[in-house]
Amino acid sequence: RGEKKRLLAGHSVQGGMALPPPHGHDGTDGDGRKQDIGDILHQIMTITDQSLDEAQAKKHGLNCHRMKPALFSVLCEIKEKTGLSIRGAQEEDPPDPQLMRLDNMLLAEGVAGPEKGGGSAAAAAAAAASGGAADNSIEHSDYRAKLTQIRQIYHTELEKYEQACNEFTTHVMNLLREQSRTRPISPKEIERMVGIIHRKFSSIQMQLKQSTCEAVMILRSRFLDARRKRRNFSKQATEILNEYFYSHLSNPYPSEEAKEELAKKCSITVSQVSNWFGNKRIRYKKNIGKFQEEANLYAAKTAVNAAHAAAAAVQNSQANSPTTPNSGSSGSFSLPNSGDMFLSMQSLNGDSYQGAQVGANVQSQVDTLRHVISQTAGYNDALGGNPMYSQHNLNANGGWQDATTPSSVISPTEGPGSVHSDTSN
DNA sequence: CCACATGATTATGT
DNA sequence: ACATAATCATGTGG
Repeated sequence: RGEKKRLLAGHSVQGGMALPPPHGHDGTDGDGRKQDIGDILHQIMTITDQSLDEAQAKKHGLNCHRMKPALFSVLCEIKEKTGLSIRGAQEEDPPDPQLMRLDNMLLAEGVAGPEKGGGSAAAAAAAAASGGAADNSIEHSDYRAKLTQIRQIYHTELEKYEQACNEFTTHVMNLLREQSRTRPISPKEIERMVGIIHRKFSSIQMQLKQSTCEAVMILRSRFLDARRKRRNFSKQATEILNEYFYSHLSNPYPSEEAKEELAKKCSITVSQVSNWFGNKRIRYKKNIGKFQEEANLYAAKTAVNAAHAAAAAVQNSQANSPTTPNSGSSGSFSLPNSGDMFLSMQSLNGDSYQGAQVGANVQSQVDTLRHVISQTAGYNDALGGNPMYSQHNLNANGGWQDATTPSSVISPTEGPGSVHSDTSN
């Protein structure tokens, strides 16, 4: 800003200053020239003390000086000879990679991009949009609000700079045009000047962008830190997830839809479901023994649930109403599931290292289930064909749990499976 | 306070 | 794009 003022002041002054040179001293001695320069500098420094009118009058006087045309032509000539050093090379500097990076990042963070959601209302809109999932949307909206704030500041500043740049540019151009009456100035020079100004301003802009990026990064890290402060899922959620996991033990890779459903049931996000399954798979595989009890428990649980569902189905079918047998509360995975669950039970029983443990308790459940299901009209086929396929999948395929230590290595540290045979529960 | 459980992130491979 | 494995950082029960 100070620069601008100085140049502004120079505007009214420079016209007059350009002329003093015709000062007799063709100093071959450097000292004299130095002295001259000192004088000129002094004049420049003090010129602002003069009033504007005074300066204008002086300028006008100089402009009307009878020698002016002659001097002007001389200046032109000199400049013609020496001024070629403007170096036309100029090399269009390739877009600064760092600037590109900053721009990209700002764009990616939604700071520079199109303004989605109107300024202050953005936070409210974000909060309202996520609606149902009030879980993380609080932190999220906080993040959004902060981001919006940053974006607002950024845009305001950017606009200010832009405006200042334009203002300054036009000002300088006016100045140069004005000066071109007293000294030769080619359009190219003006162009160059404008280029210089723009570069200066864009470097300032870059600083703005950089600090904005910094702010976003800090905000982001804080947000991520906040997200890292995890909260354990609810008991019910883990219950549901575990049920799904152990009932699809042969292939515990829920489809996108399944994930969505699980997410809905557990009041968590799909990616949280994915995280959970990722963690679960790896941790299960890493130490199957440790999960045996859990596996038995959930296997039995689903067995019971399925048995109930199947029983209900039987009753329904006997009552001659073929409605869906899905009782829904926690079992929830419809028909294909009971099949899969059954398969996983088979596989569990088939595993040598723990078959004994699972033993009669679960087996009885399986038997019950099998019996009940066998009475159920439509399901027999589906179940009848599959077990082999499942076994194959599990043991030979090596798909997801064969890669681990062979079953013999693991010592069953667990006590008797805590499976209760209470079919009513 | 410690050890373990657990959700999330990162690095790497496919 | 997804899976895995390793790792981080916190939550939790003893």
